Amino acid sequence: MGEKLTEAEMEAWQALLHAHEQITRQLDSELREEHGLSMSEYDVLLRLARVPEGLRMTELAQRILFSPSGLTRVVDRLAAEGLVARRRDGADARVVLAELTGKGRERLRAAARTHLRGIRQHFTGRLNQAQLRSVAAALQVITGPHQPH
Amino acid sequence: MGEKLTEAEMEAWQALLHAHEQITRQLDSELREEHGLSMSEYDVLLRLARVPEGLRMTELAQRILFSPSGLTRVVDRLAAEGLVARRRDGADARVVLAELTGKGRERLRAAARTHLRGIRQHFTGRLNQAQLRSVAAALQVITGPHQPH
DNA sequence: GGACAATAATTGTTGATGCAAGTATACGAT
DNA sequence: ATCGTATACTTGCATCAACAATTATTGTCC
Repeated sequence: MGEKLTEAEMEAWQALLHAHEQITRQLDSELREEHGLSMSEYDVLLRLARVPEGLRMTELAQRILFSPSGLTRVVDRLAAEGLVARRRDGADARVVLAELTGKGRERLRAAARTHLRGIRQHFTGRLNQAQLRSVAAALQVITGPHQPH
Repeated sequence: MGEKLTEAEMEAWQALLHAHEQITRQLDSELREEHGLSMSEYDVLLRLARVPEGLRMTELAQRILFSPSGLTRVVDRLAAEGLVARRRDGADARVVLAELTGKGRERLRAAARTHLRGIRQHFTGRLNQAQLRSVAAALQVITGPHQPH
């Protein structure tokens, strides 16, 4: 079967692109307006909240699928607001550990309310259980085995 | 049900984000390396190919979900390469029609081979028919009734 | 133990995109 | 006819993210 996509393939692809665009635009703007955070920034806070002892910059970058330099800047912004703190690792003077501050935890908690509401309102709440499960299952095939959150 | 997401909701959301990121990164870099086009640029060419008489800038912007200014710039780049042409509308001197040039059509044809192969390789080819259909159906719920292409 | 490669993070620069403001044209009410 | 408003597009500016080069530190080979 040559190079053309079937109708089903095209629809799935268009739907993925369009839905992602529509949802993330909404969520990003809600998060920004109500809490002054971008989705990237929210993501960093969320990852850090799960690891109280802090994460290396490289680790964090990999988890949020960011370039090293990109991550440096996100953390710069968050640190400037006092939401995360940089700490050097005793064992290896090259590594920097980022960790959530109390203020960061507080901001995350507040933003999460908005964000989770938004996810439900713009995405998951519009699908039934079967649809949710099938979307998750199918897209997890693409990303390979799921890593713990 | 308060603010927490269920396991199913979280998985669907994570999967959507992650799959989109992974696929578009791949496709964008393939398109860039092999044809010097971004996905946005490809998208503009594709839309224009379907409408030989040309499209208004605003129409085009809506179809690819771009801001007006963003579209101006994409078309600038494509026009600089001679892939699209701007033409003024006789009836209304405010509107600009963008249309594909022969060179643009040629470039699109070449890029389409890469792109469609990539979509299949990184996305649709990894799902079976049932999965494809259910992903499409579910995500189309999000974006509302599908517009013709 | 000293040169050299590898690793962790940051900084310099560039490109893409959106919002707000600007320009030109059309339309509508009087 | 003209003034005011709406529309179509572009331009100015700011943000954000990636790649390449840089700095600091560690590890390795001899």
